[in-house]
Amino acid sequence: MKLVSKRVAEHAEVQGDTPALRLVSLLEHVASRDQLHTLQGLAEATGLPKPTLHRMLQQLEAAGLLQREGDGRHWGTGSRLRRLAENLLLNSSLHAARHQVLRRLVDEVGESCNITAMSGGEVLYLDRVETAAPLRFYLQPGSRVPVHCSASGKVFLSQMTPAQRQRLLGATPLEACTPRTTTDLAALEQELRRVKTEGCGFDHEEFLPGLTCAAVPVPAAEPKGRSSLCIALQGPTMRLNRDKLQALLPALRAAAQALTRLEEGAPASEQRKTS
Amino acid sequence: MKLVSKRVAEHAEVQGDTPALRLVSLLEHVASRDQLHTLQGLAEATGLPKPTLHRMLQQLEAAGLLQREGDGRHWGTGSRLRRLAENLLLNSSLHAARHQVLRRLVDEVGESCNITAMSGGEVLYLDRVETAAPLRFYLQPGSRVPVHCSASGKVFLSQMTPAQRQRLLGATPLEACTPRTTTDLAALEQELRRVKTEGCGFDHEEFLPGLTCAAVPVPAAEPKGRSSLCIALQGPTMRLNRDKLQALLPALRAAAQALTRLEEGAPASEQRKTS
DNA sequence: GCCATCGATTCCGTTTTTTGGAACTCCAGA
DNA sequence: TCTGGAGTTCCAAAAAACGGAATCGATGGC
Repeated sequence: MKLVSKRVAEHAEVQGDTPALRLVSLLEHVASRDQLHTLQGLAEATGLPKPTLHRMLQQLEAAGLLQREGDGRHWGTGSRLRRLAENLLLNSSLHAARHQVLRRLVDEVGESCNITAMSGGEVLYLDRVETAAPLRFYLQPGSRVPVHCSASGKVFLSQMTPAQRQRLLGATPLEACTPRTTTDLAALEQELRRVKTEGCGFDHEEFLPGLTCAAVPVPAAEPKGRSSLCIALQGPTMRLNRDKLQALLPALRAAAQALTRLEEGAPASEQRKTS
Repeated sequence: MKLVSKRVAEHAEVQGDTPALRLVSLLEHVASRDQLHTLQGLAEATGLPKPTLHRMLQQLEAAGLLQREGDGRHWGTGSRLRRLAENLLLNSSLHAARHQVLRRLVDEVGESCNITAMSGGEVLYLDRVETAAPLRFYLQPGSRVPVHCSASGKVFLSQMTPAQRQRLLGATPLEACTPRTTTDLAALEQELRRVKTEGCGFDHEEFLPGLTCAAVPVPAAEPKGRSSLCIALQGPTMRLNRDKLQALLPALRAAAQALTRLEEGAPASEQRKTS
């Protein structure tokens, strides 16, 4: 119901709850357009007051993250920001490897799949590969969905102690995202026992009408450790009846195992790419 | 008495004059290593107090710039930061084109060349391509050098009004970086008149012993506008006598013209790559 | 079990930074 | 010279960051 929301008017671009995040938003705005920006233009695009923007730009220029171009009235990305981007993409072997696992899984099962984690009491989409099928749900990495009505969320909940679950769910009533959402705590607890036993969670149109999902946990790398990742598959209900979902579970479990191996293989600084 | 120094040196990694820049430094630290980080590890690497670091990490996680991995005690880059990096590198046609101009110039003249700008009263290296010659000076984009003893700096100074120059140079005496640095204002003024007339500045070991440079201004795109860029060549004095420098000037001027054409061609949002 | 230990997390009074309306400067065009 | 619009500076109120100390919570030893 509220995947997006808030954010009052017109100036969608640069927002954030703290000054630092507003700066990052500004960097994103500048970095994601292949053009130069004037203070005036940025003020109109972002809705920020000119003096504030001016100070932000100066600060970013002094840090080398942005730089003035040409006549001194235009701004573009700075060498330090470009170096950061290069370094980041060069040193992302863990994420790159995960993405490849996800891509192979999607090739195999033919539906969009996500790697998810629990974060801030919600399910966070860490990475996502879309199916090639023309009919599909379009969601983005970085999105968040409630725990109680998502396949991954139920897996995460099933791994918690009752006390932890109570603290997370007890505060506010379960929101009914669709008519099928489980809003009764006792019913949810019962379903969670099944999830724990079978090691997989489902979502039959409990979050979005027409959307069916399945999720399996990524096993922990160390016996003592907990891995807080899931692999989740999602697609239109019309393509995913219960038998079909069940048939795809082994592929999901295999991909989850592959992710675990990645964490074992590169826990700190080593990585091996040759497969 | 205040315990000022406490943790002065040792931890060079994460610093910055403002909270926001410290956050960026932290992002750089995490993004430039292909590994995961614990709070403890980051505290040791950066010298920041743990509560401070903890708050920073939480803020960055909430923004999607970093994310927790595995057991929740390790941190890596977030999807938003990775998307920022991708967008930035995809939308850098202006910088990419400049870099190509610089690369072709270096191929032609056989010495390292820079694109420089005036920023904060100093000369800022915007971009740099190194020569393949084994003997060379190693400098980085983002470095800054004084105006009065660099080839580019003299070009920038020569374009200013006397009043502007006075404000910039009059405050503090000219620092003698080497025995050859011009520290006498009158002598500098005389040299600047020559620079203005001939349209090129030189540095004969005035900044670093053994380093000789030449710089030409990048002409303004519009007749009224001022372009504040230079193209500068630098190399070991032993390879660059005055005749050699003079012979290379036409190539520098041609590259400078090429940069001007880039700004004309893509002043706002358009770009054409076919040459 | 129970306690000791160590890292992660929260608290909260102090310090630092940010904020943005108003006023000012600078430049170009009339 | 005047005028308008962009960029810049000022500064007092408001917000955020700071970090030492206290607390939490999981692991390991006994």
